[in-house]
Formats: sequence, C-alpha cells, structure tokens
Amino acid sequence: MPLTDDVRVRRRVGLQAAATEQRRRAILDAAVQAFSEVGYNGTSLRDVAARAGLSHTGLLHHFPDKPGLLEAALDRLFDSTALEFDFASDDGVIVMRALIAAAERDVREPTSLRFLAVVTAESLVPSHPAHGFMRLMQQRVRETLTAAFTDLQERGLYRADPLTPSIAAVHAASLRNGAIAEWLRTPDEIDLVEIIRGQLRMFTTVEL
Amino acid sequence: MPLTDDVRVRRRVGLQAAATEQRRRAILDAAVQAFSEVGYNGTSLRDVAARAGLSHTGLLHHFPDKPGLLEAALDRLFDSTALEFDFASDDGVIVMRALIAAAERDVREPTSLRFLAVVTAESLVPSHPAHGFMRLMQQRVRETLTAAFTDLQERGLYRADPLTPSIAAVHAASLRNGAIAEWLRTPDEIDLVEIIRGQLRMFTTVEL
DNA sequence: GTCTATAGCGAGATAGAC
DNA sequence: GTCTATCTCGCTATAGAC
Repeated sequence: MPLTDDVRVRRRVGLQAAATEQRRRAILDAAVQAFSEVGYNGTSLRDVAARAGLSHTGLLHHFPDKPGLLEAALDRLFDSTALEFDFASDDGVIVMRALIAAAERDVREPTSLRFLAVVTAESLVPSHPAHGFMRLMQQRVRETLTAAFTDLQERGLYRADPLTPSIAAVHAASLRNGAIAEWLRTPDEIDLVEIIRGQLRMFTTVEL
Repeated sequence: MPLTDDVRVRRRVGLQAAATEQRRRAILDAAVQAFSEVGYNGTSLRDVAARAGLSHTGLLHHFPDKPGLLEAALDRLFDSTALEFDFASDDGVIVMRALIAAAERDVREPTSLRFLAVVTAESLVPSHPAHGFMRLMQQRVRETLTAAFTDLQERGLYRADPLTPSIAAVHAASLRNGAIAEWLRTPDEIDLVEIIRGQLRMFTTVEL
C-alpha cells in the first residue's frame, strides 16, 4: 500500500532519492580522498565539502557530524571489500589467495588502502573516533586468519611449526599492516604483493 | 680562557645552566607523555606546558615551536636508544639479540615505545612534521637489518631462503612495527617479545 | 626566565533565509 | 537541499611587563 498512487509523484520522489544517494556517494568519495591525504584529524569538513562541490553546511545535511562521516566511509569500504573478496570462507587456501588478490588490487588501486592505512594508524590513540571500530576489526582479522591456518593444519598443508595457527595469525596480520605502511612511505623500494606472498608461503605448502 | 675569572659567577652560571637543562628535560618528558597519549596533532602546547608546570609561553622560551619540540623529543629518544642497544654492530647475531632485548625493555617500559609508535603512525601522512624524519629512520632500519642478515648468511647461520637478506629485512621491520601496533591496541592478547623472537628464529639457526 | 594579555587563525556546529 | 552568516571554541605564536 504505497503512500501515494500518483505515479508521477512516485517517480519524482524516486529521482530525488537517487540524486540524494549520488550526492552522498560523491561526498564519501571526497572524504576518502581527503582522509587518505591528510588524515581524519587533518581534514576539515569545509575541505571535504569543497571537493564535493558544496558548502560544509550542505554536507552536514547528509551526515550528522564529522565522526558520522568517517563511520559512513568506513562502513562503505568494509561492505564493498566483503563483497569483492571471500575472507569469510571456511577454506584456508581460499583465504590465503584472497589476501594476495586483495594486495594486488590495493597496489593497482591504492586509494582505499591509503585511506584505511592512514585511519588505522591515526586510530592508535584511544581518543580517536575510530579507535573502537579498528580494534574490533583487528580482532576479527585475527580470528579469520586463525581459522584459515587451523584449516590448513588439519588438511596437512601447514608448515609453520612450532608456531601455532593463532600465533601465525598475529604474524600475518602484523606483517601485512607493517608492510603496507612501509610501502606507502617508499612505494618504489618495496614489492608489497611479493612481501605478503613470501610470508604466507612460509606458512603453507600450497602453491600461492 | 674563561669569559670570567670569578669563581662565584662561574658557579652561579653553571647552576643556572643545570637548572635550565633540567627544565628542558622535564618539558621533553611531558611532551613524550602527551604525544604518546593523544598524538602530536592531538597535543597542544598548553597541555605539555601544564604537565611540566609552566605556561605555554614559558615553554616557547625553551623550544622554538611545536615542530621543534617534537624534533627534540625524537632526537633524545634515538640518542638514548643508540646508547643502550648496539644496532650498529657488524655482528648479525648481536643485532638479532639487540632487537629482542629492545622489545623486552619496551614491554617493561612502554612509554617510549608508545610515543614512537604513535608518532610513526601519524607521520604516515606527508604533511606531518616528522614525515621526512621517519622515512629516513625506516630506510636506516632496513639497511641495518639487511647488513645483519647478510652477515648471518655469510657465516652459514641464515635459513630464510629463498628470501634474500634485503627482503627479510623488510619482513622483520614490517612485522615489528605491525606487531607493536597490535600490541598497543590489545596488550593482553599478544606476547610482543615472543612474536618478534618467533619471526627472527625463522630467519636464523642461531639460538635466540 | 616566566608571566599576562592578545592577536589572528581555522575549526565544528547552529540559525534562519530561500 | 543548499546557502550565507554567525557563534563559540581552542589553537599557535607574539608583545611587552616584571
């Protein structure tokens, strides 16, 4: 039972909603760009708004405040990443390959990576608005990797002994984040994909 | 040939210089504390000055400006670290053991570690005042580790093949930085020393 | 060497017109 | 839905008294 039966009204409302959605996307794109360049703390709402082509009060019509803007940008990033790569698979081999595929995509298309790395780095201090979110993500990544290495071990494809799967998970997560930071500082001196692939190879007999 | 022969004047001047030096140290201690808690960007000169027990203008008598304060704090940290641990040794085994000893000290006494990690993280964005300094440090660490692994390889104590010493250096530096960040977020869930020792063991046959 | 006072800026957020 | 105008705040840095 629609609120209105007038098809012209519905169409107009639909168009408006689509335009608003497009506006929101443009603002989020601008925010990701700005955050990745100067960090969340270094970015002003006026800066984001200018990149998106509106005033900062116009921006605040679409998002409640600055932390809300960051949260929306992070949510969108994680939703799209989950769609693209199957980190949730039960199969450890698939997770290993997803890690490498994600690194290859990140090197080709580094905007999202830079955004996430910069915000992750900033959020090390507990007062940062994304601190809690990032700690949750860190724990989820560790759990995912632990499950993947455990699966490999049960299938006889694991060779990192005496490191346990949960220790190996910390190794893999730490090296990944550390290497991303090194790569962002000196992209010409590091082959990020090979660093990550090289470490995962030390943990499994599967060809990667 | 002293500027004055009056021993009382020399003594008074010496006492004053010592008091000033002590004041500078207190300010640097306060700055390291503040930076480690809320980061360089999140810290105001008023905050540092209050912790050190003087006004922010009084602080600016001892340091030229905010970037100058950060630089002085970083210089002091690296000078004291170089005194305490022999990272410059030609002997790869000594460097490996220094890395583990430094981690043990860091876990016991985490203030310096937290300061360095937070500033390292923040300085990922190029506009940060410590960006250049940290990139230099990153390259120096890589060179040091490459030399250490090369030394181990020449003495038949290296087992990370097919990883070359320079690749292993990136692995070691990245994992160290990444693990420090993980540990600072969830200190109870990670044994930082064992993570670092565990990785170095994968690279050498020496008992660590 | 340290202070008070203040200049000057840029930020986040709100009010109200259109 | 977007704007201009404004409020209020905190910051770095300087000037000048003591």
